[in-house]
Amino acid sequence: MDLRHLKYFIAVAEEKNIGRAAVRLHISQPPLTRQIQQLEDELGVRLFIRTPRGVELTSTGELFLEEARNIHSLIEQATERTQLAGRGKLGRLDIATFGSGILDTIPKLLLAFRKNYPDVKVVLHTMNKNEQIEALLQRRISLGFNRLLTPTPGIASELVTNESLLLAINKNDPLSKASEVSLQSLADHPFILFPTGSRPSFIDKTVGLCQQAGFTPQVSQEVEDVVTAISLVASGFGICLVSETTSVLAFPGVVYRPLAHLPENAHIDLSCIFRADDGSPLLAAFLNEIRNFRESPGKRYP
Amino acid sequence: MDLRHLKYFIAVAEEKNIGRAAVRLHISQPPLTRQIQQLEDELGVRLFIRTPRGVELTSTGELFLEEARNIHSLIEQATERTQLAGRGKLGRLDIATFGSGILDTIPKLLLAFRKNYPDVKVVLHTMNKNEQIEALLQRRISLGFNRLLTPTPGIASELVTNESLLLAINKNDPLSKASEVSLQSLADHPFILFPTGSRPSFIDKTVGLCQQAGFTPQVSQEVEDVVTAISLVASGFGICLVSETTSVLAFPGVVYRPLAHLPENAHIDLSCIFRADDGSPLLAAFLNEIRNFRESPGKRYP
DNA sequence: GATCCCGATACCTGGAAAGTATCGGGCTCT
DNA sequence: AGAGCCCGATACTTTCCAGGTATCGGGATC
Repeated sequence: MDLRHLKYFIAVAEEKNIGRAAVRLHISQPPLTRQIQQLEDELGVRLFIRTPRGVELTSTGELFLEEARNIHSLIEQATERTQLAGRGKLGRLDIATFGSGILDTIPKLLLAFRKNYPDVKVVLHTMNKNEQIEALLQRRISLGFNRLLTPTPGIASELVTNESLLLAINKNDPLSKASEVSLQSLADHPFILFPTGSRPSFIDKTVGLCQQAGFTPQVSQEVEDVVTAISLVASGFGICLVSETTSVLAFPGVVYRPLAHLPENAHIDLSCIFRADDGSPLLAAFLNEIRNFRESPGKRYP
Repeated sequence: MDLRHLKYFIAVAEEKNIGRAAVRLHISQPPLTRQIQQLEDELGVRLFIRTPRGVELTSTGELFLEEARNIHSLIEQATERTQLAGRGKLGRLDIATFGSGILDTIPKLLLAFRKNYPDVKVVLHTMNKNEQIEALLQRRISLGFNRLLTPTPGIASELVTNESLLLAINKNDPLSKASEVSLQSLADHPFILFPTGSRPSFIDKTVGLCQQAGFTPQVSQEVEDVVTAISLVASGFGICLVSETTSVLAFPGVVYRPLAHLPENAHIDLSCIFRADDGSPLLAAFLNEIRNFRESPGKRYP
């Protein structure tokens, strides 16, 4: 049996007339007659009764018509769904995030993606950098968000944002009165460092910047994530450097101040990583969304 | 798209290797490669990633594989169901009966049919002769059971059974003591006649036989159906002639006696009627069952 | 770096589907 | 009643596409 048979059969059943059905199918009458005969032979069943005015379905034919329509619509649906999936419009995308990245940028990005690709199910996982790379290679996830990447074979990356650093400081500290603060003036302040876990991390970035400014920071505390760090700042345990988006954490007692004489490398990237050989249209669609976001984050995602 | 595409696609997806899939499909590798390319082109979607070791499904391909399997099994089911229906093994058969016919023969017949055709849904309707013919012509039923048929254009018939007549008589009547009873001896007994309704009916048969025997029967009562008639016999209202199978109605006070010197026409047929042009395999199957029943009612349906 | 494996490509062949022409049977309308 | 018409079936031809053979080319393996 052939899909042609089904298509032809449905047309004849609907027109109740082989000639008219042939016109509708843009073929001539004889081949249509033959195809119908063939279908009947193959099934070993009479589907039509030939009358002087045309043809009429037998009861068996009625049954087969239902089945044929069913199959036909299923094929159309399958085609459409597959094409949607091929354009990245349908499916499932597993994405990993780390702790603080989730604060502001990533939710906005996910929201925008969902708006454009409503039938893609995005599943979020929380993983640190090493876990993300392992999960990528094992194909458990398709994309991970992270910072401070080191090149890894088979893994490609793309910048999402590159943010300036801010100083998070307790509002009772005299330095908090200034509109901006130089790194040097923090030499005698205790630092809260984060995140513990896989290296290189933001800890190394902070320490590196201080050393570049001529001092080694006093370490008050090392904590796992940025939220804990800010809560310690609120309690007066010390200060810390954070990315711009962290300032959405409006803890009482904490103020954020820009750094004066900002060195070139006083920025922190937010990037995403993915398998270099991943040709999935879903990933491509998501990366495209990231590029849009990077180029006009304010305009498109207010 | 073509069913071939689906079959080939499924084979390749399962073998993960075009060459091996080609062997399994009993074709050579190049046409298979081309068919897969064609399918991809038509859908506008990459279904496989070509690797040095063979091919691998893309995520889009995985989706399409599910759909393809789905469609494939649906087609197989449709074919099978249609063929069943074509052999009269599946579908719905609307059958009409009249009152007393339902007593014994028809239930046995239906039981036997259901055993051989378990997936045919038999729907019973109660109709008199004229209602049956109207319903047949309107295609509301496919078959009707009846007696004493008159030829009708477009309606064919087939004999089911031809039963002798019995006398139903109250056991207090002296005639009930004899092992058989002649019609003539009933000349002064009151008769219960049935069924009222469309003619010719069993009433005419009874009256005709009496006149043939040389008398006109005294009519005690006309009733609608045989069950009422027998209950009146039990109450001593009179006697009546009934078909053999009616003797399953074992009312207290009623005995059944054969007629002595039985004339040739002291039989009553049970026939079925159907549209002469009805080529339905369901009807054919049922008629066949009737023929089997008629030839060996005792052996096959004890 | 030689070999092997696997998919892709080029070209040819055969068979099936579509086209043209025509038949034949049954209904309709004068 | 008979001519004409409608519709499906059949005979024959043409066209197109699936499938076959031979071969290429690229990546992996030893």
